Amino acid sequence: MCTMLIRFKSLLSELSQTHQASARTKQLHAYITRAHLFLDPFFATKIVRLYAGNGDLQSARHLFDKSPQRSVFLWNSMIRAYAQAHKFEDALSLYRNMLRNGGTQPDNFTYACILRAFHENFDEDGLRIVHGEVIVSGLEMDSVTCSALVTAYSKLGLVGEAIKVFYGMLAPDLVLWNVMISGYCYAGFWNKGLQLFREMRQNGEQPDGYTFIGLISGLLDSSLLGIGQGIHGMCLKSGFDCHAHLSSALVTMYSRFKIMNSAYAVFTNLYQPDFITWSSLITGYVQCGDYEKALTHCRNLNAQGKKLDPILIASLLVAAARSANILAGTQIHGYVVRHGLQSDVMVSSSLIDMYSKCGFLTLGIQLFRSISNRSITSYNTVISCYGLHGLASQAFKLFEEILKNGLQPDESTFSALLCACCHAGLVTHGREIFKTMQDEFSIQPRTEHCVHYVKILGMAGYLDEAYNFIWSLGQPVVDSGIWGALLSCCDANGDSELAEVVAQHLLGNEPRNGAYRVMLSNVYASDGKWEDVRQLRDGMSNAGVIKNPALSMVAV
DNA sequence: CTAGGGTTAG
Repeated sequence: MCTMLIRFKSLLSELSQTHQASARTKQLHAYITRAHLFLDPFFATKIVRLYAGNGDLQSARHLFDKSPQRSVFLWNSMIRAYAQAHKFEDALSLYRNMLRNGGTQPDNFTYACILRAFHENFDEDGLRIVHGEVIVSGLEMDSVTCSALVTAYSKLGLVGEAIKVFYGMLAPDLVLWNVMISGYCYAGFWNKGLQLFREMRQNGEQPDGYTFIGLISGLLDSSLLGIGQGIHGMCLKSGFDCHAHLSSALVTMYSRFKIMNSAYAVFTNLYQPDFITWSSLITGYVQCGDYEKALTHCRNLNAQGKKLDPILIASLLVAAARSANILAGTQIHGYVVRHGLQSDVMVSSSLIDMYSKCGFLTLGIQLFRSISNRSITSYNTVISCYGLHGLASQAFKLFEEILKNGLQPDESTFSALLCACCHAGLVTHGREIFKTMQDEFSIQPRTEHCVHYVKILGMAGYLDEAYNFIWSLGQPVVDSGIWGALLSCCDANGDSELAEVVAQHLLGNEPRNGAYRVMLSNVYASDGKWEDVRQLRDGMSNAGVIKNPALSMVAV
């Protein structure tokens, strides 16, 4: 037995250095079968993990099913394999089998794995049920289980539940502090995250890379630049200046704030930036509209022999689409074909979008028809392309195709459809689809849906209906984008009375938004109220409010 | 057990 173990271990270490992982896994499997080692759950677990690592779930499951003895490690490995491949139903049914079998009790790692599967599958009800099972099993005070619970609740937007779990623990460990801080920041409560960070340090706990990343990725608004810089300073003080993950988070933060000099400074500080840090920097340039720099850095990366991945390609295609640079777009398409990445949903959707935005809608549609694995995202992309080109009837045909193929429309599908109605001026269709979305698909309207809906009604002259609709939302503070949509409708319809009412709501919330003031002044002007125009414009220049000029461009 | 880049908007 001992020699077998040594032989097995040497084969295993060989395997980790080889490129033909899947062939070698089969050899190793054959070896343990010949030596009857598969009867031992230790060896079976190793092979299951190897198969899972190669993406060969069928072989993994086959071995799992044939194993006469199943340790908790073997169960966990198989459940994790399914969960990581996003086969949530298989993971869950295996977990249920485990409970039903009764032979092996789930441990804290089983729960951690299954809880993650629930939040990745957006299954709130399932999560609550498993939370109950955790309590019954007596693992609710286990730190691994608790961290998983806190993460799962926060990722689903249930911070309140996460806090309850967190404060249920008497002595949180570093991971638990980290996940609760990230949980707050992820939910938008960066302030509470910082407060907890202070509390953590008062408890004598030293922050690590995870802690800072959690804090940084919650800083979304550029008014938080000072706080971001402060945290950046703490990172440097704590000696994290060469931390790859942390640097990527910092590059992204500065890119969000549109301060590319600082982003680049963080980047150049790294001795050898890894692929994702490169990707963060390039994406940062794309989002700041500096497409030239984005492409130049991409060539630098390529010159190092690094292959571009779907996420980076999608980002570059956004650059090509926004600058209407069909040449760059087709070059990227060429790269995609050469590297066999056409079947990636993210890549194909951004290609379709790029062709459409560059004015070649038909090429985009052709591409859509040629791909074999059309997901709901592919459909959403094409619907939105049709909508932006004013072809609402085609958009609705695709919606029917979604239903016919048994796909589940999501929030973006309805957003794209409403947008199509808006561009084509289809009031009746718009009212219908807005209702269908809620009644038949139980999707609650989000801000973007309401913005489109207000525009559909308002642009067609139904200003009162749009106004009443906003009131019917019943929220104490309606998102300013929704009032903004109504204001632009007042502008288009020349209704200065309603415009004033709307402006009261808007300027109360966002007094420094120049675009809203300009819209209001346009309404006054079209009504001949030049005195009001003068007051408004003077007020703007006195307060230093600036309206950024709009910009269009086309590559020639 | 926790972490970095993100396609579909106007």
